[in-house]
Amino acid sequence: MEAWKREHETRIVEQLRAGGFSVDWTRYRYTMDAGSVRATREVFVRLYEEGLIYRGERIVNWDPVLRTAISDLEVKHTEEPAELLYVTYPWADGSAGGVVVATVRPETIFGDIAVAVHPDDERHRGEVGRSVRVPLTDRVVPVVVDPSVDPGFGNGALKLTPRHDPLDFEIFRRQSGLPLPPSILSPTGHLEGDWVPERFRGLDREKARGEVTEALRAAGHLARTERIVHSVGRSERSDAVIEPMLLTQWFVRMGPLAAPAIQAVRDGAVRFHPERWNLTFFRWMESLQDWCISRQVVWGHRVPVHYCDACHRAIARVDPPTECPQCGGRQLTADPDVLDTWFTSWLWPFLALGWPDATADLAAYYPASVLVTGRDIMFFWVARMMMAGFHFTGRAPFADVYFTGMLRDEEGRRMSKHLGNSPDPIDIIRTWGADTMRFALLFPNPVDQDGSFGTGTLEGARNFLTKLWNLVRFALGHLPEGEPPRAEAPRLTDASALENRWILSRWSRTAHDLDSALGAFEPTRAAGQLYQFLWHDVADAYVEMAKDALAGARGPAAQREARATLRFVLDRTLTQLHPMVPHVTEELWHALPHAGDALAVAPWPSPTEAVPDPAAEAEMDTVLEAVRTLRNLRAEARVPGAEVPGALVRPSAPGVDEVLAAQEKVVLRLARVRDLRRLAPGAEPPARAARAVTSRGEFFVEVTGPTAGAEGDALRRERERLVDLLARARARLGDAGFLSRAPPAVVQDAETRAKELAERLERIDRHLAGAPTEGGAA
RNA sequence: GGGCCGGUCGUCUAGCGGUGAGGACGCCGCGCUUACAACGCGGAGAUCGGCGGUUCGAAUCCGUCCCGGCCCA
Repeated sequence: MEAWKREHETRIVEQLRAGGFSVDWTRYRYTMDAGSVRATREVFVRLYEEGLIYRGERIVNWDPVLRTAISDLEVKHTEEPAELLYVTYPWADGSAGGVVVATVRPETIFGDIAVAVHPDDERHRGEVGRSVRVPLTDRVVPVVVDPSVDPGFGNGALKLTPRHDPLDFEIFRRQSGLPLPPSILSPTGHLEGDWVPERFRGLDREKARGEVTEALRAAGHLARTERIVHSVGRSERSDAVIEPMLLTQWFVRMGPLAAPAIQAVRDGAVRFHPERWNLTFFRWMESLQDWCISRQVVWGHRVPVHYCDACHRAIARVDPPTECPQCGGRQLTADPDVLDTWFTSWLWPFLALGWPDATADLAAYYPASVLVTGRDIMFFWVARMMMAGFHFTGRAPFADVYFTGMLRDEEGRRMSKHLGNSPDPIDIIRTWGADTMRFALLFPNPVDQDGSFGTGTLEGARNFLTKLWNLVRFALGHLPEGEPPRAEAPRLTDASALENRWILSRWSRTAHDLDSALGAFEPTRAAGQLYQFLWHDVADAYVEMAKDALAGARGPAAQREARATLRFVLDRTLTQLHPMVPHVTEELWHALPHAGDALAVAPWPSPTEAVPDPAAEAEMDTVLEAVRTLRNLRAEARVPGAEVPGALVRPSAPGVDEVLAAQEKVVLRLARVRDLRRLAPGAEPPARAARAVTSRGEFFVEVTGPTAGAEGDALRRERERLVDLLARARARLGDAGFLSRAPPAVVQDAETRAKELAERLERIDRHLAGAPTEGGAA
């Protein structure tokens, strides 16, 4: 057992270290170390003395393979097929017929003490109080009534086997005068005991079921059989079908412990994220069964109880007693059971900090702030940690609980040991790197949703990190060493370059959205913000636009400003990305001009370090749209890659002309056009030109070589789209209800849009009239 | 049987009352344009599961049904 522990412990610790988790290793603890032993025993003894732990005879979930009791939570229910037998229990007085009882467990008839029916069941009214003989035995048992019998199941008659079924045991307790029979099943699930006919003794459950069925059939007791599907409980650990057994075990009374935990969630003292897990939590907490904590296994904390051989008193002590406090007897016998491992785990938030001693750690770090965990252990662990926290420290052990999604493989199957489809993180890290794995876990997995995880996901994350690496490589080539490190945001003016104003504005918004996503416990959205900003805003747009300035082509002042802007943006985003991909960001940050010891301890950037600049964003939209439109025209007209055609624009919205003039060089470079001449209103465009009409103006790219003549097609497609949109917009504006009920701003928008659509359509039509038709360019 | 979640381009998904549904992967075309082919540029691709309702207006709200998944009995 120790060897097993050492091996697995090493593996898990290795996984955490390799994954780059910033864990306080100096406070590493193990559930079986000396401190844990003491705290566990302390808790047991206190709860015992408070009457919250008791030993009692209950129907428990018995695992016949592991030969131990387990808790309700460790039983997994699945739908499984079974054969439902209709067994005739003949009248004891010898009269014809009998009571037909439906069962899927004929082998347990030897433990029967009665047949029960529902009190209102007309079919069985005359049978109550009479006696029947248990088939294959000489025993005579009564027909009794109980309201919990389901009249809809089988014929509405239930065989009562109180030692081997929880419902039967409940009914038994409500009846008076029925004897408690001996157990007919051994701890390994074999038939045993005097009540079992000799020929069935020693048979295992499954085998006995078949043989008893055959015997019933042979003796004429089997009325009929039916294939059904019913719920079967299996042990989570061994997969064995659970055998309910009446046994003496230790239990924790859950009611009093649950109350403060329920209240805390209700009051918001403990918040679950996503919040809807509250429902699941409440449902479970409010229907809690007492927790069976004793296990019949060799491994675990011993139940800290001894029994006096002389007076049989139970003695619960943290330190093992040497004599009986009641009679002074010195012959003591230890309780044979050990404790459920969760009985230590639920104490973890304070046990790990030195409890029950009032340590400095406990004062400093308890309660914790956020617990991040899988929702599959909400009951096993989260709920119980809260119960223990309130009971032993008077406080909740944490304020927020973030439930992650569960991982699925690429076929959508949940990862499990059973399927063997859970990869070892170490292997993934070896192949892909820790940061790639971390980002892959974060990025594509929507909050609170189960995420698929596989090669595709990892590739996406790796590509992003490669992009980041290349981006920084570019920056390194343009940022001289010895620059002032970790600069403040550059102070820009209206005269500053558009791309600088724009990217700082975008960064500010991104930083704001990032903080809001993190505050709302939505790490996926947070990762998405940074992904979008770095790849599309910084790399695709900003860097491309700022290249001239960075290279010094716009003069030293422009170069300084561009450098300061780039450095600021990279410094802050690397800081923000650091918790997600610690290794790569730390490395890149050290390569760049920087101040401070490490990114790991750098202050978290505030969105207010830069300010949103709506004017810059609007201007940038114009520039980016112009570039996109011209690129589109190039592709549409099949302009060869190496060619740089001439282009024209006829602006049709206010400000467009000015912005395009100011950004002309950038537009020419990004769109790969030679020039961007103005076309006066009313002037005819060149006949051979690919053309597009946007809300901001008409764009033309001159076609010189042979083309496929497709340049009119896109225009025609666009026309169709606009006609459709315009029709919808006009329909809306023709609707009296819309005009009178919709907010004025919305109506205003619709009008503006309809007008703009109509104008654009008109221009398109003019072009289509004069433009080359199919093949017209030839 | 009860509860919760989800059904949006081929796939994974964003959006969760204001109307041209966003992205990623894959696909098609063009590109070794001085950070990046693990890339760049462009493109095609979705009657937002079905039906009914509320509303001037629904992928978004309500009802109902169907289909998946999870949890609990």
